[in-house]
Amino acid sequence: MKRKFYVTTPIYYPNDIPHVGHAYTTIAADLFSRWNKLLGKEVFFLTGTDDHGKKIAEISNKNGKTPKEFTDELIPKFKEAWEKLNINYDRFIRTTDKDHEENVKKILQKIYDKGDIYLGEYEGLYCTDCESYYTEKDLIEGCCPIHKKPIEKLKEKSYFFKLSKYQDKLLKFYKENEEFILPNSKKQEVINRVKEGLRDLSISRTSFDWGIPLPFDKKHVCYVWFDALFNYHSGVLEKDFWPADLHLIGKDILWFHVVYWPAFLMAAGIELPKKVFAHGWWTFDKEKISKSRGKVINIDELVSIAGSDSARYFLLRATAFGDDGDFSEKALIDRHNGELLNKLGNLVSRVTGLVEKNGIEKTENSLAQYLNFPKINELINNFEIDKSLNNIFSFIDICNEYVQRNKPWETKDKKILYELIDSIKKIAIVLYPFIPETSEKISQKLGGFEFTKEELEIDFDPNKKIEKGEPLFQKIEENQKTIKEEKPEGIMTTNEVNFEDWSKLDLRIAEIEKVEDVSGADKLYKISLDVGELGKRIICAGLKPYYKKEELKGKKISYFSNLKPRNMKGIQSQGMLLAASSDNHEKVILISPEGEIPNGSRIG
RNA sequence: AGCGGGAUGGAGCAGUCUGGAGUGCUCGUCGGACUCAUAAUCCGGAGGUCGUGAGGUUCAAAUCCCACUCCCGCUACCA
Repeated sequence: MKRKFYVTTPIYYPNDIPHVGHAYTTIAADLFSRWNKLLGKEVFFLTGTDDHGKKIAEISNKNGKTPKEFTDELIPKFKEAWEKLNINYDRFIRTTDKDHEENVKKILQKIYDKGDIYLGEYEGLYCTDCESYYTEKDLIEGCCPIHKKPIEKLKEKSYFFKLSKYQDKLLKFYKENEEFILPNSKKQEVINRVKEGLRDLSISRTSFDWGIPLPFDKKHVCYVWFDALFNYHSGVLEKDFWPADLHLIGKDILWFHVVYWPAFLMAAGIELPKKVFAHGWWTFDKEKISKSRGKVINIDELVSIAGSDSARYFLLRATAFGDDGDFSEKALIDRHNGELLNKLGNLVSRVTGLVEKNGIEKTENSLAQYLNFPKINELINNFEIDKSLNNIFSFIDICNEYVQRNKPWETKDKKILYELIDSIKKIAIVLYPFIPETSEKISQKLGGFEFTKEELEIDFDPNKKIEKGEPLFQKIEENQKTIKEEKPEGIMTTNEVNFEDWSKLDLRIAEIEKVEDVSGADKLYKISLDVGELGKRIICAGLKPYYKKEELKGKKISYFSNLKPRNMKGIQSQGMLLAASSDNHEKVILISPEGEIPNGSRIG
């Protein structure tokens, strides 16, 4: 019987088109899927979308569509993106799929019957205008972040999952399954937090209806994670792949996958997955990926820089899997030119060119010993993806050295060329899970071969026709860049900004009401603003070296109101004011309206 | 604040668990070789008090222990 391997990505939230973060998890899943196929295993690779939830309901509403219509329109964007990246998934699941809904209902009923789901009261912070709940974090000075109105505490009947009951069972499980939470560095973090205690989890809502209704109380819909997590189980109900070998996720959702998820499964009496691996985040030009600041790179942009394989290669090679990485166009181009083109592309070009002229003659490949397949396999299984690539590329270096040392262009030694061709074939096979397009191209140049572990052992057939053909990679010059260099203090860094993006910014005229020092900060002022219809706001600004408090008071300024709030020296800064500054930052002046206009007036 | 991670030639990393001359990789830089190859490739050089502590353990510390500084992440019903 064939050994099986089941790998998943999270189901993505289809409220916008996919970006590099989504791509990363999915590419990694594709790598593990293809690698295990190469090993001869029977593989199932599941990805998809989480169509349910309050946010989707709201966004759809805003766009004048039903949630189903809205998500139906976005899902193709995901599928197209995965196609562009050569993602070979076996199923694209949606939480609105019938089999998933049935599965979730069945399991809910089962856990309810068992007594692990009970009716209780959910007390939340509720804004009547939004008709929705917020968490403490969302609030701005105790007010709704959208309507700026005081929030009220509201109780609602809700079903709860007895998460608390599973605290010890989970800790025991972690102990017995050391590889369940990966990477290791994250494990202790989770364990410590679980030890601090688990609260029961509200898993239903009556305040909206876009979700799976609870089978034992139709007034409630199943809330977020319960529904979403079970996709992994629903996806292979008929397939005999459960339990999953590997859930690949971003580190932001680790908690849900290693606490809620196993607890749900325990309650439902279902076997637990083997491994959950949380990878790191990508920053973009050293800044956190953020839609509102234009710090996003979508899949079209990603692929347009240097092609799908280079994008895959870069993401898998640039950072240790699990660590955070920084994405920049320059870094991607450097890897593309330096590693894929100069090392691999050039090796293939020079060797196939020499073979076209001189031919090959079968002999034992003395280089083969330097391609350490067991080691590469071990590295991949240990999630050391960057090192596995490093290992493969050091073999490419060995091949280039071999050409250099033996000068086949002088000696016309057919045996040397055979060794090199056979080595290139092996390289293409092991690289296939990483950069499938390139491996296919190499296979074509060498007359075709399979990408399997067995093929790796088979000597190259010298009668096959070898063609140099087109180069594998095109050189990308600096000035060919598709995305422009970051401007130092710029808001948007993609080279063109849609009007839509611009209109996301809410810029207002505001009046400075009060200015205070911030203790422990030599540049910061705490500034209270009157923003007319938006009410009062507090911001922090580094104006101390440039303005005296008295000078600021009563001044009208330009204010960026919907910037995500952040804490500065313990004060939450709600937005930022606009100022112009000279190159060396010596001179900083505020941007103020040149005439009288009411506070809160829009700028744009 | 608590918990977790990090600080290594100009840049980015590995090495730390299991102590053994600052070892390695990529980029950059300087010099050379080659001219088959997409001006690609190959060889060699320069460059580091391994965050700080005239700390501790040890014959021996980047590695183990302690203290401190600075960065980053997480702190749950938000996918």
